[in-house]
Amino acid sequence: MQLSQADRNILRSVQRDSSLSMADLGALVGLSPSACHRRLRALEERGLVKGYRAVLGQRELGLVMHFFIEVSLVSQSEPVLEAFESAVRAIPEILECHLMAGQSDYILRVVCEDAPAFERLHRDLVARLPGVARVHSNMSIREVKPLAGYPV
Amino acid sequence: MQLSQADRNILRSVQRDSSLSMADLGALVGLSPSACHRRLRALEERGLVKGYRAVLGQRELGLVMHFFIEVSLVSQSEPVLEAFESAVRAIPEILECHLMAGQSDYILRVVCEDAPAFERLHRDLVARLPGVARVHSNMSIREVKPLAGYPV
DNA sequence: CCTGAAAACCATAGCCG
DNA sequence: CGGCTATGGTTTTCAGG
Repeated sequence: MQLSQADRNILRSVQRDSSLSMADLGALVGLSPSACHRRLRALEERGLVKGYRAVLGQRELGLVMHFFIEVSLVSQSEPVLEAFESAVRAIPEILECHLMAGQSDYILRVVCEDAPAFERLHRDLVARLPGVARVHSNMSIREVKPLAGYPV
Repeated sequence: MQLSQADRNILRSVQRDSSLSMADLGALVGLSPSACHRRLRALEERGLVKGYRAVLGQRELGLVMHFFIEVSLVSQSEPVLEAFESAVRAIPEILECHLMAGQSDYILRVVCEDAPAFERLHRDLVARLPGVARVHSNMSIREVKPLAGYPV
């Protein structure tokens, strides 16, 4: 399960921009288009490339507010966790959810249009998720470094 | 700056999978390939589509640990913030950084291979970022809902 | 704004170093 | 494994409704 330097270069490139043609990708990493293509296919099959996605403009979508919400549950029993987690997965406004070590809290990431939208989101969706004991919202003032993929 | 239902459908599709051909995309949203293509181009020009990226496998890269690190600085003066932020942007292991409201803290997201790698990352990179007063690390035990784009 | 066809381009497979 | 070549499909453009 090792990665050659060529594979690393390919991963870095497609992680930054997957719209390059094999010819351009090859020029960047110093390989022919067909060599690139073969390696990229192999990387997909090994699971190192899971898919391809368009990155949308958050501001342009009008989703200018960004929150990290810490949630504690009333209990850590399996049914409570599962009910919470499936509810979270079903809500598109919740972009992301992690179960955290420590206080057995969750962190949710949500975006919304404006303060009223956040109030609705908070009151009608997050606070009403099953098993929620406490909610603490943290607002991002500014995205200092946007998520752009893993170091490879 | 309005989005038609067709545009929304296109955005949803390419956000989920940008490797679809225009023919497949057209079949999904009920348009001809050329109509899809023109709309998608327009969405790119309006900034609603910012780019295309490959999604890499975190586990397959060996980056199995995932942290959210809260950082407080010694001061909120402009030069201190700027020094911190440029240092953050230069470190690939720091995937993401937000300036947070409230205690004027930052949140960093980092990934690494194992506990020793995290110790190095914490001690040699994060704790030595310019202007850092306090650091508090929170480990994700499990990604309950992986980030998969905005609601549109 | 859409469709449909034509042109350019590109991914992909086979074959040879 | 990498490069080259051939081919089939896809993007991209354009005329016309």
